[in-house]
Amino acid sequence: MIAEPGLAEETASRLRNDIIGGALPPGFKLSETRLAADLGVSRNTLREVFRLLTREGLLRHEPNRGVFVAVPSMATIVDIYRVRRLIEVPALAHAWPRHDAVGQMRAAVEKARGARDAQDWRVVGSANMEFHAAIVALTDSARLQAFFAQIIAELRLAFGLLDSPERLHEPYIDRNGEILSLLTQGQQARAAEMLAAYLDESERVVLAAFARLG
Amino acid sequence: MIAEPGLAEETASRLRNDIIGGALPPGFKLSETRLAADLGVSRNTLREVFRLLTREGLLRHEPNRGVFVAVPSMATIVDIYRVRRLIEVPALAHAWPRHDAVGQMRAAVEKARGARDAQDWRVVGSANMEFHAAIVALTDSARLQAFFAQIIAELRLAFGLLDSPERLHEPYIDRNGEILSLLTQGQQARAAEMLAAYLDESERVVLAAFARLG
DNA sequence: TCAGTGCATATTGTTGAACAAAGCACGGCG
DNA sequence: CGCCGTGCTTTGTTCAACAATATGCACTGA
Repeated sequence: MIAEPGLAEETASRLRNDIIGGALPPGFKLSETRLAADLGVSRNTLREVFRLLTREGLLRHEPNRGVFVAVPSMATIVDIYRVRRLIEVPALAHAWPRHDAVGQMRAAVEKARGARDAQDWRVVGSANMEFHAAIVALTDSARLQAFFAQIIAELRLAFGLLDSPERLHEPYIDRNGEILSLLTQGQQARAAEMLAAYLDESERVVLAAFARLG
Repeated sequence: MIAEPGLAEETASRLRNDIIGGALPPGFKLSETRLAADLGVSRNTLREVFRLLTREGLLRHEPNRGVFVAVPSMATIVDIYRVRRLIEVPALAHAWPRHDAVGQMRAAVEKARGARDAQDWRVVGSANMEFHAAIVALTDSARLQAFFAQIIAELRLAFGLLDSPERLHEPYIDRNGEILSLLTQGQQARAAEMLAAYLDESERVVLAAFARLG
């Protein structure tokens, strides 16, 4: 077996993708022995992975009963959007229009547009998240960026429960473009305002979709 | 050996206190076998603990070389205060003056005053941090509170490097009281303003102390 | 003397097996 | 029909082992 640095991390990435991608549905129980065999790692290593992903909010650990894929609730959504508003809006409002991260924002917008043309809604979703991660990168805070990455992972898990990813992401692609435009023109205040309205609307849509699921 | 749920968490708490309390100085190398023996847990469990504390920013993990107590730098301080400003100020500005967490804020202020009278600067430091944690609790966001708890742990680690904890905390006890007063009187805007100035000044003091250490 | 080289040693990364303890399923019994 | 005990399964934790990597030290050659 190859002994590369961070087999646990690598396995965590793999499992993270399986969870966010929907291969492992929310509420699903992850058996240690079975999953360890499937992933080709030992039980001890898998437990380290479990701890990582539990800390990230993707798994739920019930003592002496096992680990389960987290089941996002409406409270989860509300909390996540609260955090997003609190972090993203000021980040944009105080941004320096020539910050490096603006390039990441532009790249994300272009990626999303390309994927929309190709009708690849999964990539659209990724690009959308990358756009928001880039907004947080405007703060130059490593800790904030790490935290936000977790928030994004949780949000994507919640999105996985919803159908019609098109309706979920398509309306925001061009709005991201407009926000980017405003920022590059030095109109941070208007950009932040637009983002705030955007987040409010997005939260409403997601909550409504959730409510339909019961 | 007792098999209670969360031996790893319990051990993590113990180790966290040792680190924040200064028993294990920044830069110190933590040998797996030795520390496992000292703490009375197995190497596997200790590795889980390492992962927890690494994620919290208290430890630094260098692949194939070992785990070390994190060494806070000026960049760490700057980043932490950036995060604090971004989170605490809006939290206070948008707070509901009759929120439950106001009680925690009051309790923290009183605890700090009592400890000041007893000249117990360590408790003053704790109470001070509890005050700020209470401010974040005003947001009602579980995720934000968890994140902030980490930030606080890191900051306390950095404080451990500095001497004269009196100068570090004493000037802020009464300011916390004033902020609390303003909030309960419904003057959130002025409270937030005061907190912002407070954070700026505190950052300057800490950075200056750091610079003296060289 | 001193820089470079190579080996012995210690430490980390990962695995597999073992065992106690807790939960769970199932069937017997009142 | 409900209650309970028994046995199976899974988790929580430890231990021992091995490969891979880093560290320290003696040795070499100028």
